[in-house]
Amino acid sequence: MSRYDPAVTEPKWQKAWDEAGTFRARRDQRPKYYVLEMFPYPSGDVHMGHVRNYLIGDVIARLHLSRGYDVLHPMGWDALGLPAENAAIRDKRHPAERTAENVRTFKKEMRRLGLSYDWSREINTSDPETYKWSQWFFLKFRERGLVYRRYAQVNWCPGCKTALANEQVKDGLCERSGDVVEKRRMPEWAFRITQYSERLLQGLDQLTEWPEEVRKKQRNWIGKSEGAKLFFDVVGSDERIEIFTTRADTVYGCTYVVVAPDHPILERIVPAERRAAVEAFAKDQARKAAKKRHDEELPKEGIDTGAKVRHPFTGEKLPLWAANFVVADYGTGAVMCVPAHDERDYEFAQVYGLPLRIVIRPEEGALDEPLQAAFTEDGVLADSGPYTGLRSAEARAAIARAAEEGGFGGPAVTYRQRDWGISRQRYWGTPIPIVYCERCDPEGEGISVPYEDLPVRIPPINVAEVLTGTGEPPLAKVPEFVHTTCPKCGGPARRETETMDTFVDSSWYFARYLDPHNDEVPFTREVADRWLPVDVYIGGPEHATMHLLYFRFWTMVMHEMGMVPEPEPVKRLINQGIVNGPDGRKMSKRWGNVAGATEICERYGADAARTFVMFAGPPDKDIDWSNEKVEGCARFLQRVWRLAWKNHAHAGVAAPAAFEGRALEIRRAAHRTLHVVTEDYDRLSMNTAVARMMELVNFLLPIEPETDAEKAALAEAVRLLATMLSPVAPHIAEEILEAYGASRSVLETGWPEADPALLVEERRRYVIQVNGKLRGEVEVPAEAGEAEVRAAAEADAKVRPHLEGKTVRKVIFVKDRLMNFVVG
RNA sequence: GCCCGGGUGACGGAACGGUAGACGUGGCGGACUUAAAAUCCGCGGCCCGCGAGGGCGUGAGGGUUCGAGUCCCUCCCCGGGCACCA
Repeated sequence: MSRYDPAVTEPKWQKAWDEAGTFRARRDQRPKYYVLEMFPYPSGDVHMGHVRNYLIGDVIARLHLSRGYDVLHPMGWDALGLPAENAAIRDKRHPAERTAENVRTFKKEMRRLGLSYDWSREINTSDPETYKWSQWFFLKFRERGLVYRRYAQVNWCPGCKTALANEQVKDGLCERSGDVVEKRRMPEWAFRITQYSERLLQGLDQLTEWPEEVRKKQRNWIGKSEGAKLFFDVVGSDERIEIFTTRADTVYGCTYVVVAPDHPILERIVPAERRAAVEAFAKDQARKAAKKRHDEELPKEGIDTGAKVRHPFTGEKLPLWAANFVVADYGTGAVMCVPAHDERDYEFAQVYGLPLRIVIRPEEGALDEPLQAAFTEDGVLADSGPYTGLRSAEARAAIARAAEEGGFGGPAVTYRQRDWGISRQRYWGTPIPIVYCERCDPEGEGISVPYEDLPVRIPPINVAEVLTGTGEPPLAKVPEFVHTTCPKCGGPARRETETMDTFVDSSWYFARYLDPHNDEVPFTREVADRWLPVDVYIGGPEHATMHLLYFRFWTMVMHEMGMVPEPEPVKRLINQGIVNGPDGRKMSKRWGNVAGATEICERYGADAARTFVMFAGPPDKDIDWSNEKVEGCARFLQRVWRLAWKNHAHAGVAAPAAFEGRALEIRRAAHRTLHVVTEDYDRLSMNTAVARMMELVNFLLPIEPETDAEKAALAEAVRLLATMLSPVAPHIAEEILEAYGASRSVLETGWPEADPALLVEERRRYVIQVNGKLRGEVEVPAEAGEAEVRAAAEADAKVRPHLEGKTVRKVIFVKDRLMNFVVG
């Protein structure tokens, strides 16, 4: 077979691996290695943009298998969720049907690409035996006080009469109906992830093998802010308003206080004659906030509530305003305003004619008065009672301390991160395992479904009737689902009709792979101890904050529950770049620039496609798909094949006692390549690893061996080449090794070590510079020292002219690299 | 506005502070062929020079260094994230 035909060879090895169970994780004596890729939502078509993720994981998994690890490399399906439900609404097919179909397609393509999954561990989040455990966790979390019911702002589409996820809102409009989305306060279930904000933040310091970018994004998202809280008593009431500030040093400059328009305290403290106006203002602001585009900043508007508050330090009466620039769910929903030293407060004070008081002055120089803008920098306090003269930093500490001693505040920390709302008015999700019974639970807090009654199954439905995309939550339209009996009194009760955010399922799925068929517990502690944490996790950077934070949170809770050995789920994280179409735009049907996996594998072979994806660039950078370049990779593989083919007859030639001359050079080249390729793989530089292998092929291919030593050296080189190529292009590698007499898969024979004796050079090239400019090159014995290199350099015909007539002031000698003459 | 990335030949990309452009794609020239495909050989940053050679060159400008694509400062452009966050 002088030409390699992937269409024959690739299926042959895929079948062989399957039959031998090569990818089964075994739990034997070998050290463990858990490779995980973020599991997909199985969509209808599989294109090369989807699969880069899996290919990177596959190269890592195969490399570790070859190196003698017990590798766990599972795959599953994030099958619940919006895309499936929207598709179902569109074409009136049950999402389960479509999902099953898509899973079959995905598996077929993954197999065709030669991905090394242990399919005996496959999981699917739409399987009741899997989502049962999401419900189990929900109840466990509830027992731990981590689940609560709250009223929160949700995106509400008035046309569809349903809440929408943020992803469904495009530029303030409903993705489906085009209606203007409103913010509406609705009850929902939420997880107290903010109880873990500090731990999530602290934990990042230990995640040294995560991309710095992701850690920064998470830090940013958590948004820890240190400052002080201060209480402002409401005049003529025993209520008080708590504010949060990072600039307690400016407190003497506070001339008014502002609360969010919908701050609950307003109901209790606004004087009767102002109440109507303040309520109207709040309504108007809610409407405007709902309409505004996400990135738009509204003009500052406010209203004097008529209530007064007392300055905690001066006792002065200050006006209390409500205004749109204060957000209800950050900090305390109330701020002290210091127009002289805060840009927002300044702007607002200008609009409404509120007074301004300077209490911070720069350490050097003076302020332009009257102020044209807020002076927001730190400085020295002025007109600030006992704190006058202190620097900002000292004053912040002193004022917070004083507030604490006086019982009207103290140091405080606030986080930007919010609790995690998980309620979705959707059908195709994990039902929240709660029932409502008017007799046992008159407050409507919800009664947990007993563990033995799990799973609460997603009921079968008539798709056309229930999944209309409008009206009540779909499950509310299924009477057999809604009507149930109360677990406490046995009387009639109603089920919760909301389902969970799918991020719940993806927060713990990685642990279910360890024990996918267990029906007693989600997984045992024993398997968790064996496999966790995940050694390497590969996925897109778009999950840096959402999924990866939920996932860490969940693991911390599981750790506290004693289920897993460590509080962090993943040691090493890799963010893979996007695969764009040939036009540089993200691969998508919309642009008509997709490279279908089926088509590509049929045209070029899986190995060529895999090689291209690895060779096109480092894993974390975006790449552009190019059929021409895939062809280039196919050509390279043909060259590898030709090299193997022409030297095939030498596979059995016995190695002589010693190699010299060209035979030695062949061995040196092969072992040197093995050495650097191994290093490249270790630092995930697959693109340069492939380049090194191309160089080796370019060197070996023209050689026509004459002696037995050369023949044996070439045969060895081919074997080594096939082995190092095997993580990237496994099919052709196996085929070559088999032809060269291997009786077992390369995945079982172990990773070769480069012979150190062959890595040592006899002669060494030195670059010679004069004043930092390249002037020549000399070759000396490898052990030569500075004196010998200098002698050779000074004797060099190209270097000499640059030294003549000059004084050598200094000579820089870098062993094995260069010599630089500094002359004047 | 704030926080991350990133700017290197026609293109994708290489380069522990030490020969800039490895490897590949495309291009050009040639060999083989009746022809094409496949394959093989050669050329390939810019400027000057017949040549040997010399000068310039990693977004712009400055700095540190014997030596800077790489480190530091200022700025420009592109991509991404967050955003009335007190």
